[in-house]
Formats: sequence, structure tokens, C-alpha cells
Amino acid sequence: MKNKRNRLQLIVNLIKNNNISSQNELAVLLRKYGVDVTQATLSRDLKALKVTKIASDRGNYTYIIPDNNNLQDSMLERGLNSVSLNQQVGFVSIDFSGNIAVIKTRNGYATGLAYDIDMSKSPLIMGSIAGADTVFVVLHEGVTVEEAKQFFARFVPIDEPTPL
Amino acid sequence: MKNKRNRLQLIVNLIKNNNISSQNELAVLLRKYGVDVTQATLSRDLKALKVTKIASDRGNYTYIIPDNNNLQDSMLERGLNSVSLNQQVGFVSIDFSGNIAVIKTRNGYATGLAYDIDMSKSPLIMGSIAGADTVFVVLHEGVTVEEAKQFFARFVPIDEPTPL
DNA sequence: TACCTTTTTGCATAAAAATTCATCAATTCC
DNA sequence: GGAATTGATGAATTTTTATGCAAAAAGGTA
Repeated sequence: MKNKRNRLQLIVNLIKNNNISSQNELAVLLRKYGVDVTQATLSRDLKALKVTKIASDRGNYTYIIPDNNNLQDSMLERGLNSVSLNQQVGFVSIDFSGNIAVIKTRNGYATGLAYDIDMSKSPLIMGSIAGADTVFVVLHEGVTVEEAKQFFARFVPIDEPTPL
Repeated sequence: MKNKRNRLQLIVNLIKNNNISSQNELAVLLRKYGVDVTQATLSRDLKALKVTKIASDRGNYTYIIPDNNNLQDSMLERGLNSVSLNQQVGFVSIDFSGNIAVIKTRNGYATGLAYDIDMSKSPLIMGSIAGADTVFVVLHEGVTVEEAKQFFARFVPIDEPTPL
């Protein structure tokens, strides 16, 4: 009717602040705010707003609002992906150059870390090799630094913008 | 299968270069490349790749890969810059490929050389690893082969500007 | 090799999203 | 005013996407 503008704005806010994974879910939420529309309308709304659904790291889907042309911002997942299984003990630093990650460790820790990385069997990783205090990890073509960081977060402390 | 990785890579390429708007459409396209999978598998693939469907300007939907990392591709596709040189102490040759320098030495000399390179703490160098007769050195992104050669001239015999 | 475990996949189906069609409200134009 | 136009919406339906489950394939391991 006439509240379309307001509704769209509300939708944007709700999507930004919640983990919504279906249009029905959004409809229910909207109803709590006095906005009563059907899934059909929401489909149109989301299309207009260019909202998209994306897989989170936790295996479910969430709506996001791509940040204008910089879609990367929308990749900011609201998930803590660090399972932190082992030694951040020997860790010193991690850097990326091209398709290679270079991880520095304290002397003697590189081999163990490389082994753990290999054993993870991540599809992102082509292979790794360790010296005494350095691990080289070659990423597969097309793997982004962001993806790699998320993966490495399991092994080493990576400073990442981690929203809620 | 063993082809999953290849399939994922192909999917990324196809999505980047085509306007695909449904998983069935993608399946048909894949078939032309000899990859025969069902929609179910594609659903899982797209989830893994974090591919999303977004409304285009012209009212239809298109898959996109919410990421703008194409730098790696160009680095990988950059050809080999190869310079082989005479020998000195343990030195045999040095070659560049992308952001990596590979230094061959006589057996047993690699570790010492890698150590020296590491100890130089050059801002050009991200890290190095040595085997018995080979040193891998990863350069920071943006470092040119010329800059690297100048640096390595401190350790190995490199004749000056020698393009190929 | 035989056995066990993990991964990948298809089939069938459920779930979710997009769209067609009809209606209604507001607006514009004689 | 009244017909025509436009835009928004819902109901129903189609289209598309996600997933539970079982089976095949791929990897170990003894």
C-alpha cells in the first residue's frame, strides 16, 4: 500500500541485525513490527533490495545486503569459525602473497603445524611444506585470501573483523 | 570423486563468465564440459563456494561469487621468468615464477643460504624454506623481479639487468 | 586383499522463492 | 465525475533450491 518505503527500510534493518534464513521467517518477524505481508511480496522486496542468501560457515543460510559495489563487505560472516584445536603456542605470524601463505613459527613448530594443515584436507589447500620455523602453504587457484584466513583461523590466531 | 575440485573450479569460471540463473542451467552448461552432475550436487557446490543469486539490473537473477579477488589468477598466469647463472660456492641457479624465487644449490648448501636470507630480514621477503639443494623464497606481493634480483645479488651471483 | 571409515553423489522430496493472474487503491486525464 | 492508468499486493502455482537417506566411491589400515 503506502508503507512500502517504510517496510523496505525495516527489512533492511532486520536483515542487518538478525540471522534470517527464509522469507517466511522474515514475514513472521515483520508481523511483530505491525507489518503484515506475504511471502510473495517479500520475494519482490528482496529482489528490489538486491538482498541475497548466502551460506554461512555454520552450514545454514542467511540473508545479507551486499554493500553496494563492494560485495566483499557482505562476506563479513557473523560466525566464529575458530575451533582452535591446537597450538597457537609456536605461532609467530602469517602472511599472504599471491596464492601462497607463509606461516612463521618458533623454531621447531613448523613441521607439526604443516602436518595439521595437511591433515585437515581442506579443499582450499593444494599442499604445504615446512622448514624449521616456516611453513609454506600453496592455495588452489581461485581461493581467496579471505577464504584462506577463515580456514587458517582453525590453526593460528588471525585478527579478523568478527562481528557479534 | 577426484573431479570435485576441478568441478568447483569450473563452476567458478562459468559463473564468472556467464549469466547463469538457475542450478539446472548450470548443470546443462557443465554437461557441455563433460561434467555430469545433478542439481542436488550443484546446490551443495554453490553452498560450499558461497555463491549467491542476486537480482540484476534487468529484472533477472544471476549467480555471483561475492568476492573480488582476481589478483591471484593474474599472478598465477604470469609466465615464468627464468634466469640461470654460473656457479659460485654452492650456488647453481635462481629462477623466478610469480612471487616465488627458486634457488638451486649444490647438495647441502640450501639450508645455510636460506638461513642467510631469513636473517637479512629484508622487507621484500616473506619467508623462505630449504630442502637439501633447493631454497624456496616467497616475495611479498608487489615486489618486482628486478627488486628481488638486486636483493639476491647479496647472496648469489646475479648479472645485472637480464630480461628474457 | 579384506575391512572399515569418510566423502561424494543421486534420488526423491521437502522447503523456499519467484511468478502469473486477478484485484484493489490511488492517481491522472479527459 | 468517471474511465483509464499505475502500482502494490495476495492467492495460487510454478520454479528453484535444499536436504534426508541410501548407495557408491574413495581412502586408509591391518
